[in-house]
Order: sequence, then structure tokens, then C-alpha cells
Amino acid sequence: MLDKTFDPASIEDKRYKEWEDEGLFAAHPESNMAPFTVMMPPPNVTGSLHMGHALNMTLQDVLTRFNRMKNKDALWQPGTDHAGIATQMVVERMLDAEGKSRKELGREEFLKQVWQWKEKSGGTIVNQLRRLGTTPDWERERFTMDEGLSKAVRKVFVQLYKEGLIYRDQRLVNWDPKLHTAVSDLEVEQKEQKGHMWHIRYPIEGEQERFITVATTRPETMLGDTAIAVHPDDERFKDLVGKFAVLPIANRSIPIIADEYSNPEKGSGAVKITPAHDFNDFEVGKRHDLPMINVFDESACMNENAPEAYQGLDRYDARKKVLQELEELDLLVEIEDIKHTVPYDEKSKSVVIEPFLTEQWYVNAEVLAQPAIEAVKSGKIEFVPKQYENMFFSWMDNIQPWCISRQLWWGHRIPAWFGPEGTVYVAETEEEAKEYARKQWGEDVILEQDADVLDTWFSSALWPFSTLGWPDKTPELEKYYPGDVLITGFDIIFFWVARMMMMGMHFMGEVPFHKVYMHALVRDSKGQKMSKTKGNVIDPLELIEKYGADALRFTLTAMAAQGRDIRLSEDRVEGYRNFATKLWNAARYCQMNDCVSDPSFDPATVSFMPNKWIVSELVAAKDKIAASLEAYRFNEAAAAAYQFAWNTFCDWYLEFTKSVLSEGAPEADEVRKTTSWIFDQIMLILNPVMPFITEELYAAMGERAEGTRLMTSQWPAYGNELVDTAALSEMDWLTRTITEIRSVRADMNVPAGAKIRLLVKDASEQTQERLKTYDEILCRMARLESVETTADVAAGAIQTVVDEATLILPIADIIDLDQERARLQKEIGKLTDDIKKIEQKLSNEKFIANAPEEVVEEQRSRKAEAESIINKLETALKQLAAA
RNA sequence: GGGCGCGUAGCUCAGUGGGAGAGCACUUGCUCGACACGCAAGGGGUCGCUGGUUCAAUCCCAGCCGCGCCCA
Repeated sequence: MLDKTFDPASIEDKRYKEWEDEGLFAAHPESNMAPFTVMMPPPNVTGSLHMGHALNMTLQDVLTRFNRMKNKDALWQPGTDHAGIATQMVVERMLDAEGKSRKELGREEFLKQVWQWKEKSGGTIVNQLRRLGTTPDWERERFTMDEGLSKAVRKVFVQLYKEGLIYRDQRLVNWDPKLHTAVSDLEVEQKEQKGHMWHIRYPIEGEQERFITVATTRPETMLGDTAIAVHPDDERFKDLVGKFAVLPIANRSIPIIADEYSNPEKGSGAVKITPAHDFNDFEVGKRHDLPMINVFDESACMNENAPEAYQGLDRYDARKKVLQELEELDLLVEIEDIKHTVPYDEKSKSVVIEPFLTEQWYVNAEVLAQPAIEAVKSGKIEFVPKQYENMFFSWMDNIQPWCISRQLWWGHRIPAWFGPEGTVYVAETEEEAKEYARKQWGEDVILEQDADVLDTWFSSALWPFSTLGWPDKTPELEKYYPGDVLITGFDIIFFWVARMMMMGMHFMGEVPFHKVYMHALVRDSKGQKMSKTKGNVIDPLELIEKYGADALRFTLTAMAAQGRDIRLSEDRVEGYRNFATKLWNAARYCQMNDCVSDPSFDPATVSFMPNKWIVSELVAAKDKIAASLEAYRFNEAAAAAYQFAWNTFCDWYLEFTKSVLSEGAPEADEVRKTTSWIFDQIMLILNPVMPFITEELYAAMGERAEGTRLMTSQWPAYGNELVDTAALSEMDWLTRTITEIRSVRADMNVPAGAKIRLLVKDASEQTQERLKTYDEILCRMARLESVETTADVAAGAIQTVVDEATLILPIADIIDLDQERARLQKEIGKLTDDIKKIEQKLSNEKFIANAPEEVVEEQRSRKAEAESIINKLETALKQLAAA
């Protein structure tokens, strides 16, 4: 016998180990089964499981398990990402705590330490995923810096270089002056904050006491100004275009140019141009062939291009000094308080990112984007929900060159070697690069490999095929590419999803997946984003410990409605833990009543009406769950399973059949078999979402054939042939009758324990038949003493109506007549309101003329039904008065 | 500023061109041999506002108000 309550902790680890040891997660490329492929978004190798992962992984696991049950050869490809910046930062911080620095250690030793850290903490998240019950093919786990994946990275780099799609360029990048590396524009977070607009006047060269005023939020960059721009149509400055201004402090002469970038409405209408320190100015500079003077070093301190007094000053100190000096020169004309956006690094959100002029490696994303755009337009890739396609297009249509080099040590080293006179050799190996150099120079020359590494997303962009063995032609690649669905958060749609599509189209000539399901963010119960600094993070592992993995999985599934963020509260998890307990107790009930699974049972053969009914209801629930999962409507699947298991099966079916079992009625054997069969089916249809408890209970419910696991069972194939509509309507009548009697009893304060008589008037033959058939069930579930038909109404009885029949509860001694009168009047009032509304429609000629026939008919029959009930209730009211 | 989404019961959210739903919370009653992590019954909503389309709008369209996200 099972214990009284379910203790998830006692079974989860054990069951998981069994599954894993038995190799149940493995893909079978050699099999003939159709593939179902899901590429796991690789979590950061040194990270730990947070709620976003839990949601993401749960949904993938639900789909993977579901498809395995549907007899697909599922490959859920797991792995981790080396997460260049994040990981390097973590290790540097550790070194810092020991008083050491990366530079002190040197590249080789530092990398050794990072690998050590990876070996130590790299298992954390994958083990946490096991706690969640996820079933990726762990044997195939990959890491983005594995040899195979690194080889793919080099091959892709070299090929794209040869195709001219990777190139070096001197451009402005987003520079992190603390980490000393370029970062992606996607990794920059624009934050609005208070600041100042300083209006500065620059003297016009060769004219006495004439100035041109410019406004800037970053006065320190003026030391790198190389022009002043005014709008070509701006009359105020027409005569100045072509002249020069004297750049204060630096005392350089800079031209006044006409460019449409200058907005005559803003500020003074003239704008300083600093091409090396502003993205817009950079474009202006290119148009006018202006010099680009970089006045910062890599730490955003003033460099040798700044006046000597400034050299070495931090940008903010330089700002103060510039302002002070301008003040002294009487060139600062106004200080305006403004709100403006400032770029911060998205990781720490504390370092202001600097536009910085450097030479970096770029991917020509515009070219690669086209086939990806086309794939979505043509429907070869579909986003779910659909509206994300707009977001995708708007970014792809304006895609910028992708800066792929990072000034880090942790990552894939760029396979490029520099030779004499600035020559570059791009090759998969150093040997090959040397070969190229030898050809050019006629002798061995000294080559130096590029010190930089690639953007982490460069390697994850290859994930859908690099993990399958590409560039080798493997059976896996043949079978599992393209994948079926990618499940990911919308926050990495540009970082990752779009880039996988670009690389997949280019190197495989085929989309990497057909569907992209984007789930929303998990927030706290107040709708706040979870963050460590806010302290509102809910740890999935804590929830698992407290409520079990199944409860957490069910919660996340039930809340995963498309296009809406999830506000997670512990109450919900607790509620679904209760659901698990409910299942547990239903299993205990089965055990107590000897409902043991019978492999030879055929649900098509049942004859007892409640059995036919529950089988029919099961078919509907199962189909609803399957259809919902196939449409990625996870919440609907969860709701259908919950409702069937708890309401339909436990609350109604088990109650209907209780006495049959306890009294050993003739139907008992069939009821036992049906009960256990339905229970097994519930375990099956819930298994993708709640794998632990269902596996456990399935095993407890019967002797199974050797090695049988729920997890490896097939999704039920039965269908409408098992649906009996007569049973559905008969049991519907029974539940309505019971509910009606219970409701009236409660309204009239009939003591719960009191057994009362039920008299039924005007019952049709069918109803009379049913009353006889379900006499015992009615008596037990509605707490009745007897059920009889009658022609007259006893004085002072409670009356209510189900369909054509009037139900009479003769309990004159218990009830309060006034109360009963009020109840009847309230009911009549409600129905009268309904009728009024319906009559309004029916009296509208246009409604009769335009509405479909069945809609009109429906309204008519609703009205007739309501009228008939009112009649009966009014009769009851009169009788009450007479009493 | 541009784009997308959201606003439905106290809370969290489903949902649909034709009778407003769930879970939780709340109220009341239950030692009914699976389960109080339970059983039964119940209260509670001008479906953000204003117009339009329609025989019919919570649902479709437009505008407005409020909130969120993405992009600049």
C-alpha cells in the first residue's frame, strides 16, 4: 500500500537514475523511426539553473517526452556554452580575490585556470537539469569549445573569409572600457538618465568676436572634434560654411561643413562632429572625409592625441577639466538640465560603454540575412506566436555588420595570422597559414596569431549542425537536421535564433528548424523581473525540494500561455503539488479496491454506463491534450489533464462507482478494470508533464511486463470509436440532477447528514428509467433516503426542475417557507431576465432574417426551456402559498 | 519618436462574433473508510473608456487612457 501522502524527494532521484541508466533518453539514428529533433539552447557552462531555464527546459522536455510516446526517434541535443565574457569575468573576479590578475598570469596560465573552473562548476547546471527531470540525450552532450565544435568554428570562419563575408574593418565599436573589449550592440543597454547639455561657443577663425555655438552632452570628446556641421538649408549659417572655427583648448582649426545630419530645430542648429567618438558623427566624418581623432585609450582615459595637460585623465575627470577651462575662457554659454539615454554594458549595468575606433573582424550579416528572411517569409520557418516575426523582420531588414572579435582570452581564438607588412593569413591551422605565407614571401616568415577570440554567439550560431558532427557527414547530421522546433526565450531572438538561421542556411543550405516557439519571461508574483539585486529571485531547486519537480513542471506548463509573461507565485506551485497528492490518493483508492491493471482489458467492451461514459470523456481529454501540445498551447494541455483527472475522474467517476465496488455488485469486475485502465491512461497523458509521480504510480498499479516503463509507453491511439454519446448525455443528466439536489439542499440549509426523500413529478419514461437505474448513486451522492415518482405535490415541499421533470423534496418540517419562497422567486427572476434578453433578439426582424437558422432555433428552444422551468417553479410557488 | 503586446471576478490568468470561465483567495456546511495538500455548496465581473462595422461585439475596426517590452 502506498503511503498516505506523496513524498517527491523519495522517488525523484531514484526514478531519474533508472531512466538514465537504462538509456531511455538516447536518440537512435540507426532506427527507422521518424526523427523529432530539439536543439537545447545551451546554458552558460558555469551558470546555475534559474526560473527561465526551468521554464525553457520543462517545455522542451514535455514536447520531447510527448513525441517519444508518439513513436518518434527523439533527439534532444544538450550542451553548454562557454559564454566568453561572463565566464572570463567570473574567473577574473576569483583571481582578484586572491590578489592576482589575468595579465600577471599570462594567457596560457589564465586559460588553464578557466578550464579548471569549467571542469569544477561546469557540471552544476546539467545536474540541476536532471533534478527537473529533463531527458535530453546526455551521451551526446556538447560544449561549444569541444574539439569538434571548435573545428566547425574554424572551418566556418575560413570559408566565410574566403567568400568575402568575413573581413577586417576600422569602425566604431561599442567598447567596454573596463573589460577592454568590443561588445555587440545587442549587449548594450540604453538607460535613460538625468544629464546636462552644455552649450559651448567656438570662435570663428579670422573674425573678431564671432562665435558658433554647439551643444553637447559629452564636452570631453570635443578634444577630438574635427568639424562643425550645420544644415545646408539653414540661412543663419550659410556664410559660415566653408570657413573654419577654432577648437578651444586644443586650439585646432576645424572646418564648418554642411550636412543634413545637423538638425536646425535642435539646440543652436550647429553640431560638433567627433567621428571617433560618436556613431552618427562617424557617418558624417566618412561622408566628408574628415580626420578621425581618437582621444581615448582603451580604458577611456585621454591619450596622446589630447593636449598634454589632459593625457591620462579619466573621461569624467577630463570632462570636469574641460568645463572648467571653458568657463575660464568664457566660452560656456549655457548649461541645460536634460534627460538622455546613456549606453551601459548589459552584464553589470554599471560601465558606460564608449564608441571606440578600432579594427575588428566583421561578418557581412546583410548578405547572410537574406536567405533567413526568405525562409520566414515563405513559411519554412514559423514563429509561435506569430507576432515575433515582425520583430525578427524589423531587425533583419536593418541588420548591421556583425562584429565578431572580442578582446578576451576565453573563447575560440581567431584563426588568422599576421605576417610582415600587415599581411593576414586566414586558415584552419597554423601550418596552413604558414604555407600561404611561404608562397607569398618565398620563405618562412614570422607569423603571429590574432590575439582575439570570437564572439560566443559565433559558435552557438553553428549549434544545430556542429553538435551533429559537421563538417563531417555523419548519420546524425543526415537524420536530425533540420530540427523540428526550437524553444527559446524571445530575449535571444537576435543574438542566437537569427544567427543560427543565417549560418544554417549558408552552410547547410537548409533551415535549422521549422518552428520557433518563443516563451515569455518568468517574473515574480508582482510582475517584476527577477533579479539578484532586487532579491526577488525564486530558485527552482528550492521549489523542487519543497513541492517536487512534477509540481514545478506542471505549474510552468500550466502558466505557459502564448505571448504572455508568467507571474510565478508559490501558491500556484503549492496548488499543483496538491494535484499530485490527489493523483497519489486516487492511486491508493485503486489499490484499496483491488483495481489492478489488466493488460487484456479492452475499453471497447464495457457495458456499464458510467464506464462507457468515463471512457468517452477520456478520449476527449486525451485528444485535447495532444492537439494542444501540437499547437504549443501548453496551458491548455495542462488544464485539460487537470480537469479530467480531478473533476471528471476523481470527483464524479470514482463516486459513481464506489458502492459498486464496496458492495460487490455484478458490475464490480468491469468497474475495477475500467478504473485501473482509466487511471493508467491518466498516468500516460500526464507523463510528459509530470514524469516522476506518473512513473511511480504506474509501476505501483499493476504487474507490468518485464522492463515496462511508462516513459517508454506509446501515446494512446484510440479515438472516437470509444465515444458513446448516449452515455455522455445520460451521465450528464445524472451529474446535473445530483448537483441540483445538492445545491437546493445547501441553499435551504438542509443538514448535510439528513437523508431525505426525493419525489419526481412529470418524469418522462426515459427519466423514470434513469431514476431506477441510478437509484443507489442518487441516494448516496445527493444524500437521499429514497427516490420515487409521484403525481401530486406534498404541502411545503422544496421543488426544483431538471429538464422536463420537477424534483420535490418533502421536508416541510425542516424548511423555512419564507426562505423557500425567496429562493423560488430569485430563480424565476433570473430566468425571466434571460427570457427578456432572448425575446429582444427574437422580436428583431433583422435577427430572424440575417442570423443563421440554427442560431435562431437555439434562441427559440432556450426560451421555451426557460419558460417551462418558470411554469414549474411558479406552480411550486403557488403550492407553497397554499400550504 | 517607430513597432509589438497587454488591460476580463479580490489576486493570477484562460477564452469566444450569438447563453461570461478556471485556479487561488473568500463565505457556508461536512470525522460520507483515497485524499482537510480533502469533499460539497455559494457570493463576486457596465470583459479599460468612447465611437464605428454587424441582425448581434467582451471578441472585429478606429481613437483615447493606463501598463509593459523591443527598436531609435
